[in-house]
Amino acid sequence: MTTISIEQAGKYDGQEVTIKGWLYNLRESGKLLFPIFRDGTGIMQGVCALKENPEAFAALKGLTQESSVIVGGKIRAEQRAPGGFEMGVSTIEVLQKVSEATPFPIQLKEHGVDFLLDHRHLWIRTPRSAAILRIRAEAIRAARNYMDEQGYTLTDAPIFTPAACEGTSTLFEVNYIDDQKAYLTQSGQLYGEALAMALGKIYTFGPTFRAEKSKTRRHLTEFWMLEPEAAYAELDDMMALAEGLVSAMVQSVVKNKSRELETLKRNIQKLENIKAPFPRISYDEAIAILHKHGNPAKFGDDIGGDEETIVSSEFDRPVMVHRYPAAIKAFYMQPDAQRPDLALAFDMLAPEGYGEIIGGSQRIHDYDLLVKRLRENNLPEESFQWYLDLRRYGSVPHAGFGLGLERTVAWICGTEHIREVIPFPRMLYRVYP
RNA sequence: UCCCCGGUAGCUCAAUGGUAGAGCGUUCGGCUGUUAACCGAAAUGUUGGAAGUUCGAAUCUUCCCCGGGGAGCCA
Repeated sequence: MTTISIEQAGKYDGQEVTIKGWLYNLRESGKLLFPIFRDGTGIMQGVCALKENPEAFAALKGLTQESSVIVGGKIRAEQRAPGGFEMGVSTIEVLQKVSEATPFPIQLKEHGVDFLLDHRHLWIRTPRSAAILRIRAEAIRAARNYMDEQGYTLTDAPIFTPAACEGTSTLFEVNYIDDQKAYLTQSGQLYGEALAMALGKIYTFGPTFRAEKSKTRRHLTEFWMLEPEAAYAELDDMMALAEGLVSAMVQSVVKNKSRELETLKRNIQKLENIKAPFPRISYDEAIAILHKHGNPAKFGDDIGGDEETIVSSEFDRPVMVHRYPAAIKAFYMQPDAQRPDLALAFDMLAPEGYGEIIGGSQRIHDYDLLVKRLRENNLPEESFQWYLDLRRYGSVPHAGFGLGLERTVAWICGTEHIREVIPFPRMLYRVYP
């Protein structure tokens, strides 16, 4: 008998098939049982009557949630069944029955955050988690496709890095070989710059680690970041790339994962609007918007979480804020030629209060200026010799950005917290399971 | 690091200083079209920990532990 995936069940109407999966739920009604099976691709209701299949009935009756089962039967269209199809169960093999003494902890009802996170290894079996993780996969696939199509080469930055680049406070220190110290990367950017000088247009995509003690719904200590870097590119080029990338990710999910979005009850219309071009406003204009809403922000202030929400609420798609005061931005950012007190940097703020999903900039390509900035920031020049080399040997204007995968996927999915969009979240005070 | 909130049955929560409860889950029984099924019954507690106030503390006080949300910082 053909083994099918529940996702494809509609194509087998009227046929005898096998499903390999787990018992998701069981409703009993006397001599009639309504098991619900899941196989990782979806859930499907089964029906089993004592009179017709006494053996299967006996095996199924009283079976516990998440017991592993291989079931055979005929698929049929049935309006009363969730999903429109159900299986008339004729055979069932129970591979492992979950003991009544230790029932599956995740019930089909609400649970608290702490409990769910402690049982993340089981929580991921729920339809909601499965939908989110499939959307994450689709977003990654779309992002890589888009970058590849734009002529960017995927390269990988190291995860162990040598000295502290922007101060040790945000870095995880690890014991390297023979008592050497190494640090987990907090950004692949500096390596991306070197790779861009070698290959022209590159992107890195991998895990990133931040030891900051941030306890918010937007933070993880381990998260994934996609970081393009391009030689001979300037700020506007990167904003164009960023909006194209984000549109591609959102539209791909809308197109290929609509069922999952429905599972999450996500407002799909809001996502359908997310198409380039995205609005671009200067930092000065952002401050003006804040004033309009009675926020006292002034030039030189950073735009915090509340401010981001105010600014982004003016738009129905992500907004790019550019040309921030240099004083509040990183040392390597290129100053604006017209206004040297501004950095050629930009952030992309997602709608609906999801905040910053991209931060990027044009980088300083002038050797003397970069040395000056290193000194102003009291950074150890000797650690940056290789980085300075990039300005000694054929330096060119270049730019890049970093896209936070989890923040982006959390926005696409409409989840309350980004911890739901990574299989095993690593957060402050939580590294189990 | 700072501010706020929380910790009671396996889970989600109630109990306004006076006998610790309900729903779900589990167990037993009933039900041939259920939709987190329903109906009946049973078992299940170191109220996060320590000390204190009180005739009496889940409840009030102090300290500690654990977790959550936010600030700062950032993706």
